[in-house]
Amino acid sequence: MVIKRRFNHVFDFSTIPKAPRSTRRKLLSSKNDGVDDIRTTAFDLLASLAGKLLEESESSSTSSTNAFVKGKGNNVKQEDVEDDDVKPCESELASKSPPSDITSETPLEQTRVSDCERGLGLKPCGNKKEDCDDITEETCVDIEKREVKTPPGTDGVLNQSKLVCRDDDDENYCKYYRFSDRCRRFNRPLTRVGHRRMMTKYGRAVPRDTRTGYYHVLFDASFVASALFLNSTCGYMCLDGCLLYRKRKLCNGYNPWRHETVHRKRRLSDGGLSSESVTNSPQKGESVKFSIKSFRIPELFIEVPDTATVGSLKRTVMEAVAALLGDGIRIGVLVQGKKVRDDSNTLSQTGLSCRENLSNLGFTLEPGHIPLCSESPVISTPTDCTNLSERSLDSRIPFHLQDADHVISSKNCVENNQELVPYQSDISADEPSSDSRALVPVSSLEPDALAIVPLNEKSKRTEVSQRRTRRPFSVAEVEALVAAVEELGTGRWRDVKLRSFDDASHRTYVDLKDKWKTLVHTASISPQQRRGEPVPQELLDRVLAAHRCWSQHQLKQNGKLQAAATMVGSSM
DNA sequence: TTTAGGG
DNA sequence: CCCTAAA
Repeated sequence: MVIKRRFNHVFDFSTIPKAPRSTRRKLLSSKNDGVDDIRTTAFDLLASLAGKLLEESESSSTSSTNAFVKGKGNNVKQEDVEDDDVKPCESELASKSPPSDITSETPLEQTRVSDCERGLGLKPCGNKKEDCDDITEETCVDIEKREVKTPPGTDGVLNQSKLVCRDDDDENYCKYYRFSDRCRRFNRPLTRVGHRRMMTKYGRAVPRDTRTGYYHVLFDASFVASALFLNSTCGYMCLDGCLLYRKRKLCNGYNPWRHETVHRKRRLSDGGLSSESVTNSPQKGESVKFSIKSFRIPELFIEVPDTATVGSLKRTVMEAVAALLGDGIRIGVLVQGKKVRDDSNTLSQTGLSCRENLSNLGFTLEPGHIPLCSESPVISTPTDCTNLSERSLDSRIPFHLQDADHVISSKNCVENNQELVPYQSDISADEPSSDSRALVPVSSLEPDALAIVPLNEKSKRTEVSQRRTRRPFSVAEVEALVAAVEELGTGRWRDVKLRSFDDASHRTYVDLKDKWKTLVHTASISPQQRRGEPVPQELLDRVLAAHRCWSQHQLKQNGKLQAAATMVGSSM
């Protein structure tokens, strides 16, 4: 499938694999009692989340104190401390470690397995890496049902829980799941629980990050978007919570368009938000008038830590949506189902005029940040265009237009009261499509005639380069960091991460290193100069002590090396 | 991929 | 927090 492959390359989708479509379907269609229960509860959860999202009040003050609840225990295994040379500075540092080889993990694992098998009848995956790499939802939905805990005083911290929402063919369901780390790739003895992440995604797949070996848990971003945008419109645009189905196979006489029609009609009758109408009123003169009442965002990949507050989730989704609509998306134009690739032609030359049936007109949503390969009247080859697109797409874009085959079709809006229909299907997916060059930037269209996606300044302003939201370290985190550094030293940030921040997916080892850097700085300045949440002096003292200790340690190491080198040099 | 260090 | 050279 050309588009998918293209984006696989561009966005490195290898880290977010999807199960084969066939296996996805199997899972989704497996309806036993357990699943039904889950769905029921899940929908409630989704609804409650939506309610939270809709709350105007935002108290984003929740700290991430819980981020390392599990990692707090010093259950590092002793063999991970490598040798005498890297022992902690016992002379200076009091030992604060409980027995070191406690693995609190075992009971959890058992719980997970049993839940998995009993509740869902699903097989857990093995521990081997190759198992993990091929995990599908079917074979490794190795999950632990878990209560949603919202600590009092917070605005819904999604702590250590995973929200799974799907917009299935038949119903919405979601559920907080907790995914086991059984498939983690780490083979170090001290690793326990992987990065806890919550992945919001539009769509149904539950991909797994092969890099970390962790599950990314999904919920329907369009739902969130719909919650956020529920009562707001942006020009003609509004978002709804329905799912666009796409990439239906055309083989076996399967007609994706028809299916889409039926499906969406049912959805609309279910009371889903929908477009009401799209006007299509050809009149005298040369103007082409139409409106697009609504469309759906094709796909959003948003990663937020599970310690994020609902408020921050809200902002994140908002920013991603704004960025998507502002800069991250471009519009393709279809006439009679064919992409129009020459931007220089007038609409009437293209066959669009008041006299023509505008049902021929359609639009596609395509990833933005693509050089305007069709800007030149010279027709470029499909390969050229594709390559250009690949080169220029920013892999850091936090959302992914996985499939650029979503179409805003005025035809369907008019005739079927639908605003979106699938355009491209798997039938052409395996070969580079000649249509791939038909990337038509909206800016090059007649601005007056086709101002279909009003962009507000906010959207434009939103940078696509998503700097991570600042997350000040809590005192508890500092405590954990200090303890880890005391034990492991200042040069083993990965181990520090694994030891004490394994659960805090938003804390990378670089973050920890940076925090240590600032801690050392903070400790060495006067209290009056310090800012932010005050760190207890006791901790700062430990920071300085550990810093001195390990610096000295490093000096000794270097001295030894020097001496050894000298010895070798002089003996030759 | 991890470390180290500047921005 | 970001970026990136270097390992």
